Amino acid sequence: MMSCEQARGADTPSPCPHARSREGCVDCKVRLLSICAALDAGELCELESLSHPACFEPRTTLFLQDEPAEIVYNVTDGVVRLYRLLPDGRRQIVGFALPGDFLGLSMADRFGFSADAVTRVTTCRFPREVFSAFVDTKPHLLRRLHEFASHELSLAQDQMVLLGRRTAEEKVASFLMSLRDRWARVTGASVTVPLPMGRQDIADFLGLTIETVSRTLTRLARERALLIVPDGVRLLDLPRLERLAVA
Amino acid sequence: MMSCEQARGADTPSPCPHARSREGCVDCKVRLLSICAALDAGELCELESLSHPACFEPRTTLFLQDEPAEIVYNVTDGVVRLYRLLPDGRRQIVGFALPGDFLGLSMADRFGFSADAVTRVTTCRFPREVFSAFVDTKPHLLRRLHEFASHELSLAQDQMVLLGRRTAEEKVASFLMSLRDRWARVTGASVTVPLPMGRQDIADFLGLTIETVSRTLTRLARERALLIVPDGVRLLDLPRLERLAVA
DNA sequence: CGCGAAACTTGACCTGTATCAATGTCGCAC
DNA sequence: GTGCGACATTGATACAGGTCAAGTTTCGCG
Repeated sequence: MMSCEQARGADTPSPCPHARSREGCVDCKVRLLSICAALDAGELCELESLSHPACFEPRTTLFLQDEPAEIVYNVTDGVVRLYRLLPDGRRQIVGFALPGDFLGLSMADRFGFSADAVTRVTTCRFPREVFSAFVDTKPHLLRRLHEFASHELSLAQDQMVLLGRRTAEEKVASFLMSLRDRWARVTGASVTVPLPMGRQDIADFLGLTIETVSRTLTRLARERALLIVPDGVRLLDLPRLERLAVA
Repeated sequence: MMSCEQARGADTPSPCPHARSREGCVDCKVRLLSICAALDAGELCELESLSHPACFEPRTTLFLQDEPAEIVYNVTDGVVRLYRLLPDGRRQIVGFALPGDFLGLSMADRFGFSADAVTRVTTCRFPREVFSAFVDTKPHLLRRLHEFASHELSLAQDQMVLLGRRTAEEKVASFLMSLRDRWARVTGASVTVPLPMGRQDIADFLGLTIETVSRTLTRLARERALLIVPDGVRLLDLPRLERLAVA
């Protein structure tokens, strides 16, 4: 694990630590094949041959907002936070990328947000031009990409409702339920939801302070709606949480 | 103006009141040609021949969230509010559509939000299948559509920052500045920003109450940052408003 | 012109969440 | 083990914005 990119700016990120087979990055392949909504298996196999694996230590930066978007990332392991900053330092996290997610698919010439690793993160990267050329050879893929972007927009609108019109308790419950659903596609369904991101990250995602997130979790735990466990929570009263999280 | 669709459910919306020339809806053509970021002039001319004009009175519904998305709309005049509701009636407006904007471009099979007319609204409508077939004949158009969706996503993320991390005063200033920029593309640049939507609509867009919007506008007016005029505001202290609205 | 309804503004007060300040807990280096 | 730093929790207090309740303005309409 010593060869991973230690911080932003390293020119030659190491291959994935688990990329040992002659055919490429084994784990990358798993992730590529298993999850992404925008691409199908055959396309991903083809795409994989174009990939450059790279690994990032916790708290290191994948890319910054407004920087030229030269690379498309596929997260194969770990969690990435995506955020925008206000000039005075206030931060809004606009999403978390989980294994299987792509970053930089918008094909805009600059990144719309900054991204950094929450945990150790492994990725497959594609030079933007290569990815773009690949897409151009497959018109139906472009359509899928558009549907995918539209779906992301819909999720963004969910988040607007959450940020604009929901209470702290509803925000936290929504966050936990939707994160549970997302983990289900990575690690399988479970009432134990891993929370590799810190309380500050959750707060910045939900438009709250760290103290309010902490108090709300404590209260839900005291009322037996959930149990706080190391690095996550175990959901106990699913009907109640569901009710708080209603679309 | 008597022939416009009076309310949701009318089967045969009237043609645009100004659609009098033999070639089709003149004003529709103007709007189609002048603004939309996703399509170019030639494509729009072609598309126009497929359009069905329709007109909506204030407060009538264009479509509801989760309803099958059978139609693509191009707003040619007026303002439409796009919103989601929580089960208890709380409302989050996710955007306002101005002349030139398209609704239903996501090509998802259901609408992701509800839409109703704020002012009298005229539209050109395209059966979804026709629009979809049209797009399929032009691969490069699909790419443009994807870029367009990505841009919308970026705007949605701006709104997340606004909702999650900005004060009431910053929210109001941001709203006015960005609306000014959008009107500039419709009616030309001006320091007078029309506000055809009511205070409640602005509040539901900014995640505030009607009283807070009113107080904030009053305060900005008292401090000579702007002047409240019938159906809008005149921006006086642009540097100050700009500072409050910083990206 | 005058009425009535809807939209908007204003004021007084309240509350949810932020802020400020300890205190507690965990993991890790030595 | 012990100490240290990062992160999380808890408590006391403050305040931005919400809520409730009058007014006031606007405007359509007879």
